[in-house]
Amino acid sequence: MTRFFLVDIHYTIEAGKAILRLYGRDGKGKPVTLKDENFEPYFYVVCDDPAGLEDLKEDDFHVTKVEKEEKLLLEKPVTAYKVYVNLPTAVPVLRELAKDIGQTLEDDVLFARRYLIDKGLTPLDLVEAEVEGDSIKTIKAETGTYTPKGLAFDIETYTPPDRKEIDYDNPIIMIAVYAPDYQKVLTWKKAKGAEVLDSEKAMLERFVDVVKAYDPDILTGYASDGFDLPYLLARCKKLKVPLALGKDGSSVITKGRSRQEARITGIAHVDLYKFIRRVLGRTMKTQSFSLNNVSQELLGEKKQEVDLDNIGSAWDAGKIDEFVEYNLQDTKLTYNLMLKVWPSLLEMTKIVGLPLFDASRLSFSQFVEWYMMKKAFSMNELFPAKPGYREQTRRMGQRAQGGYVYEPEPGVYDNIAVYDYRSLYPSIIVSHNISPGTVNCECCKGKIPEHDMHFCKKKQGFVSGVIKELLDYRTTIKKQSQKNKDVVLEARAYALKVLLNSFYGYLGFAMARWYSTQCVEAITAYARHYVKDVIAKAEKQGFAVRYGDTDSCMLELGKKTEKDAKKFLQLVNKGLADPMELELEDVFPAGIWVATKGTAQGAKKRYALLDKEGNLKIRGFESVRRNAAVIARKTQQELLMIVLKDRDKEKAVKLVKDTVDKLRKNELPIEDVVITTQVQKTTDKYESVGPHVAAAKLMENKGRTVKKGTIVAYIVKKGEGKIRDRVQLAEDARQGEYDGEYYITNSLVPAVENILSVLGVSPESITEATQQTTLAGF
DNA sequence: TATAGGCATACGACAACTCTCGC
DNA sequence: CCGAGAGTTGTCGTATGCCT
Repeated sequence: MTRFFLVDIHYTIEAGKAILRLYGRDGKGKPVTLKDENFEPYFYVVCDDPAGLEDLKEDDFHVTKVEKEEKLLLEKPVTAYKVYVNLPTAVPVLRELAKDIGQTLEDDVLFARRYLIDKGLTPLDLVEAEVEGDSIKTIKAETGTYTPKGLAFDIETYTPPDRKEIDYDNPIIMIAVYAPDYQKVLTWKKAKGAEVLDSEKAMLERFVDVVKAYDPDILTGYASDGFDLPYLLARCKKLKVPLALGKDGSSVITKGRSRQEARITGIAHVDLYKFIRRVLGRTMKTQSFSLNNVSQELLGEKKQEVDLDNIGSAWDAGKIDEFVEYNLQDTKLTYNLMLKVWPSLLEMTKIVGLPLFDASRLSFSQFVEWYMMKKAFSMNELFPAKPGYREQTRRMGQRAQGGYVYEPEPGVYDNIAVYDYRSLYPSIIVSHNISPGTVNCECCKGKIPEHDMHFCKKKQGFVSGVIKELLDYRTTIKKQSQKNKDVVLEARAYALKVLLNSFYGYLGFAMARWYSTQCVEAITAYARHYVKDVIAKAEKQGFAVRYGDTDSCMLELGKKTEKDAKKFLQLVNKGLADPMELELEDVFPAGIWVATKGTAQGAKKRYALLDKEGNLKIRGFESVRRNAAVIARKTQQELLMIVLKDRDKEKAVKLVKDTVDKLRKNELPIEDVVITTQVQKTTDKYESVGPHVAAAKLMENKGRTVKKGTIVAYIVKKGEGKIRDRVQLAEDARQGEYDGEYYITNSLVPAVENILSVLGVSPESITEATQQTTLAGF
């Protein structure tokens, strides 16, 4: 009996047979490599008459056996034929032939993943196998905790002083690896603190040896999918060095062009940039996901500044000591980031049941889908097929109504009680049993709000059942972690939250297997119903409703107390079915809502609240948008503070007047007038060329690459005509070059006028008044 | 190889309109 | 008086980035 922690899995074809290889480590830290030759590839065919299935063949591919099974498809019983084939690569070929006989299903599940699902194995968890030599006879999942061996790495490349482009013709000049007990910097020119090799080629060979010597389970880099590993691979190819990091001696394999991935057999390669950006990005403050910014936010550590632009000339001059230090520092930060996100990454991997390599690269929809597939297998549900192109297009044409937003009345109000439904969409799904298979059942009757449909009340649905289990589990975890604070439990609760919050979007996602417009429409219809219900109840109780969006409701307490606010909470909750629950987030001493530009109507999704500690919670305003001019953001934020906290109209007016004045006199530094915008496509794809596109083109003219996601920073110069003809890159802008009047009328005034008008101050009085002062000075 | 829809805002593209000027 | 061209105004579409 062998017990080990599973790190990676992968298959090869040997002598016409598929062999799975499992890579891991036993409790003593010894590497384990086992093979399983007894797992056969298969797919399903749903049909009335299975005749001909056994005879399917093409070239070397053939069917080995066919078994009849009673399964469920979208929660309805069906007879399915399990068609075993001789090779994993036979599946896509023979399924095409099988389409003449019936509907094929589960014909697109990668072989190694199929193995994990069918055996119920969870990577990074304990596995118990009965073996003969290195061959697995039986295998099953156990539970245990293991901390894998991680190694961080980072490369530095030669860049000529005049160019910044990635060019594989330039050599790699330095490679660093870091683990707390293993640190090395390799280079091929004399340098302090580094291991100096004879040539780039020797350094690359040494790098492979260095990694192999440490024998990590995880190799991690920052943006290593798109940069470090493809670069290493390109240089190795050129210098004829095998980049054989794989545990089976295989080379690193890169896949994809726009979204590159680099895989190493037997070792989980984790690109932390990808994981952090995708999973934690939403909740992070930073605008840019550079290693420096991310470390700053997550670790509170900043790396030492080094002028990377000069790395080329420093290398030519042989003065690279500081780059050695920098290189190692980068790997150390990467390693520490890995430690920081490890609990979340581990929990996500365990929940979804995919190898770490895949789990660390999951999109939200994949997270849901793979979890559903794991659950479907255990509940005898067939995986619905992925939609074809036509079906996807049809789905994209469908549009479901979303959440309800209450139109606020512009004004400043005191004592705002903020309520929201806890996990509204998931709890609606559970309390109303919303699932693709429970829609309009024969056994029940009824009608949901706004739609002529109903959901079964007797039989537990598949999707609603899965979510119910997750919600219950999350509640248990939360209770446990309240008792004693634990990083693991917190990470698990977070992973569950991410998963739960993704289900609704997944059900409406055109490429989803478990797509259902009916479910999406029902969920949002119920949500609108419940929010409007709170609003109606609040009004009936004599509260002034100030705002509400999707799952929230904000009430002005007026003469009522916090005690009344809590009583109201109980009143609403009394009428709610489990697990639905309204929560009172907090009572805020003050709040402001404004009108939309040029109208008297209240603006939705733009408001600010002052909490009891005196902090602002700003939503939607320019202050929280990166594509507004810095000065407009700063001034607006200060203004909101003055309005809500100081309650000083004079001070508010003075702030804006002074700022207008400074802009007119060109007194503000360049960084205050910078506008940053992210380009969403390459510059040639724009139909309409706005200022940020013009700025992006300026970058391209300087030889810089602009791709989807590039952030451009620019200012607007003085002059006539279109704004786009007056942009200048922030980095090239000179003091005195910006157009103060532009910023006053297009940035500052729009950002403050609707706040000022709540106080009864017209924007004209602000700009005119300063004009008078300048005239007086004149 | 985008989880969803709702919303505000800025600016360009384009058409319609006004104004000016020369004949 | 008319017609050309410049300039202005208004509407619509594109684009970004936020909120829940």
